[in-house]
Amino acid sequence: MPDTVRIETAKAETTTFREVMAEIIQRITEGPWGPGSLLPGEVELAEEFGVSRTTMNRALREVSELGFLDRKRKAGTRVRMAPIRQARFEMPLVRAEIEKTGAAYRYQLVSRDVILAPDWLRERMRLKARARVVHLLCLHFADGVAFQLEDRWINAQALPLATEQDFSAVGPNEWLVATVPFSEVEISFLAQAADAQMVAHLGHAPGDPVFCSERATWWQNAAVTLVTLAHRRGYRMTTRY
Amino acid sequence: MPDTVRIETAKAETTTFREVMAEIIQRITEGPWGPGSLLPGEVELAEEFGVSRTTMNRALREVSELGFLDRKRKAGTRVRMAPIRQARFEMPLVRAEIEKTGAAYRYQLVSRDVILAPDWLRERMRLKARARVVHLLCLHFADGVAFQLEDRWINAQALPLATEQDFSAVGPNEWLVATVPFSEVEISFLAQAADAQMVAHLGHAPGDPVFCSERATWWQNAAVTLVTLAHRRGYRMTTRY
DNA sequence: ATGTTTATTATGTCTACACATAAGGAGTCG
DNA sequence: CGACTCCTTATGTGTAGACATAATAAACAT
Repeated sequence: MPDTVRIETAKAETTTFREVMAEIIQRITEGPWGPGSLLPGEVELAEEFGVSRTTMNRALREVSELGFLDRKRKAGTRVRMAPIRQARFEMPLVRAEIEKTGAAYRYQLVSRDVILAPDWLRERMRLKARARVVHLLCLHFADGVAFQLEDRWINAQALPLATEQDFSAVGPNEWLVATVPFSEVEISFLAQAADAQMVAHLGHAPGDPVFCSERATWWQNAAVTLVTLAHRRGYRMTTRY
Repeated sequence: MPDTVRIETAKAETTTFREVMAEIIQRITEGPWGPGSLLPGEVELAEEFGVSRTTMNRALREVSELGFLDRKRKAGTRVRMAPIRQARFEMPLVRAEIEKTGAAYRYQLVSRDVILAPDWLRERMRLKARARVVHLLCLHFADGVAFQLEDRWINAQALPLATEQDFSAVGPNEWLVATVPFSEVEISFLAQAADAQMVAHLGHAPGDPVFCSERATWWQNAAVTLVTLAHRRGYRMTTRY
């Protein structure tokens, strides 16, 4: 026999941790491992699947990060009673969100002021008295139709550069992302009644329900920026899993 | 010298991947690795930190899962331009959400009907003609005050048990969680104008903006349940990181 | 019975090593 | 110049083995 025979070992059939994950999820969702049941130990499973314990550990860990499993030392691995308790939302830049749908993106600066922070803002951003802020109103269009109204406040003390920047060409979002280092963020979603600005720019009727997201950004305990994004009528923020 | 001296090796100083992660994040947020910069390779970093490449890989992988880094084969590891593009929301059961604030939880069934699915619902849940559904209206109270209105539809064909269940004592949410296996889920957030139900039960004025979350649940390609949760005035869904 | 220590055990993580794979870049050829 | 191949390189993932740690269960003492 020629020694080429040894090449038979092609398609090495190495079971990857992803395959193991898939099989585990299968067994949980459609198979024998119902909610609350206790899984065999890692060693036993590793043996059954023909993988090393390292790999099995990784698979189980990732499945548990998906929210399916609950793992405790000594106690073992258990299928969670309540399926998944977390929702992940991708929050791309508006530009990316619009361009992904195939629509043309356009940005427009509506107004720009450098003023003393009003009281409510001082409290919200924990600014000191007489703090100056840059106030911007911007519009984001998808194929010429207003898609999102951006109402942004920037702490001038924390970011003096912002007072010199005119945001007519490049949106504050993209500018900030390129300028400010990573920071602490607080995001909220809420429903608001359409105010004058939204009526004027987004085409709502006064008092219409508007889906808004608010984002406050901090860096080293100093507020950097606070922005409210008002979305067009009927906007939904959706995620699937 | 007594041989107890050897015990000096206590506190073995093993650098864990968590410590490495912390240091990496530090260098990104406050240190030399600004947005867009390219990190040294795993091997080099591993050497610098005095850990194995496996550990360094894990650290880098997890930091990148947090949204800080972008990793590509051959291209290397790069600091993301846009800090964090995803928001994670914990979505506990209402009961847990209310009890966490220290308030007393109370559940009340408002109405319960078994009917033919209306057209919009048939389309939304992809039910066939003449499909029967259970329609529930439920209220969740925090300290006696209406907190959330639950408008739920259950596919009677996929879940015949639901037609026999009277949901006067236990909420459909908790019942479903205990009954239905893990499933595919689609969650949306949206702003709605208060309708008659919300006015009657949540104390909104007609047309008020209401923050709603809608959740559609599937199991093996069959719709199980569709629920809309309307929140009380001023409700915000918030996350921080 | 109750509180405390001790042993056991399943998961958590580290190491060293090897091979797989994607993708940038150089070189080649038309 | 463009399209192709091939090489190189950084990350991706697998293995075996060892020790760490948390948490239960058993043994013990009060």
